[in-house]
Amino acid sequence: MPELPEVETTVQGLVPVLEGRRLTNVEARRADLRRAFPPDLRQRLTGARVVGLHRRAKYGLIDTDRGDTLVFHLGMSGRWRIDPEEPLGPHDHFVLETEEGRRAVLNDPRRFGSLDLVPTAALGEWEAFAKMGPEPLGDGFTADYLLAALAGRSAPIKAMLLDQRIVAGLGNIYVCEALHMAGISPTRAAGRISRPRLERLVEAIKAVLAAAIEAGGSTLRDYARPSGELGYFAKQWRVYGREGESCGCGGPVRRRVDSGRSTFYCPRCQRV
DNA sequence: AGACGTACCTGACCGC
DNA sequence: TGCGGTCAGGTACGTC
Repeated sequence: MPELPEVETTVQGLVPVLEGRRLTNVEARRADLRRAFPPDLRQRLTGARVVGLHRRAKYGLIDTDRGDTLVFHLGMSGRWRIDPEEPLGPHDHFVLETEEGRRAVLNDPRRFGSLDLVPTAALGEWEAFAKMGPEPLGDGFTADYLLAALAGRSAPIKAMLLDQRIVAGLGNIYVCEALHMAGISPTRAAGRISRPRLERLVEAIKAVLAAAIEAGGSTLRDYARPSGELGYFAKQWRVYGREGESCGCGGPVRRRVDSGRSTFYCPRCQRV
C-alpha cells in the first residue's frame, strides 16, 4: 500500500498518539529490516519527546527534542498499528510506547522497510533525501519543472515518474492512474511530451494524490482502531488492477509487464 | 550516463 | 488438503 498518500495518512494517524508525547519505552524486536537499524536506536529515542511528525516523499519523519529524527519507510508491506490488543507477532518489529501507555507498533511482513535516525538539522543532506525531486503536491512541481527534468530523456514516462529523483512519492498505482487521467501512454518517451500534455499530467498527479489522501483519511480511523485490519484503501482506481474490465471510454483495460512491474492502461484513451 | 533487469522477503491466491 | 507457481505498494545495485 504505501505510496505517498498511504504514508501521509499513516503520519496523520500517528500524530494523536505521538505528538508532544515522551517515549518511555522503545523496543526493537529485531536488528534490521531491509538495512540494519542504527545500533543506538533505543538509547537515542528512550526518554525523548516527540516534537513533530512529517512526511517527505514516502518517508515518515518523527522529530524528537534531542535533535534526532526517526525516519521510517514502509517498503511494500509496512504499516503502523496503534494500541494492538493482540500479542505482538513475528512481523511486529519495532515498538514505541509513550508515557500515557499508548503504543505504536511497526509491522512489516516483507521487511522491505527501513528505520533510520538522522540529525534533524541534516535531513536535507541525508543520503535518501539529497538527490530527491520535489514533492508532487508542492508548489515546485509544475509543468515547467517537468519539462526541464524530462528534457532529452528517452525512457518511458512511466519509468521517469517512478524515479524519485524526478518527483518524489509516486509509486506504481498512482503513476498508472495519473497517466490514465492525463491520457498519456505509459510507454511514451518522456522527453517527447508536449508542454500542454505535461500540464495535464501535473494536474492529474496532484488530483489523484489529493483524492487518495482524502480516501485514506477516512479509512485510517478503522485502521487506527485496536482491531487493526484494513479497509485501508478504497479501490476507486480507474485502471490499476482492472485488467480486462472496461474503461470509461468503453475499451478494455490492459496490463503489460516491464522489468517485472505491471502497468495498467487503456490503449484507447492513452494512445500517445 | 542512462536504461533495464534482478534481488531482497513473506503471504495471498489460483489451478491442479 | 496440499503443493507449486505467480504476483504484490518499495528501493538498491549490477550490467550493458
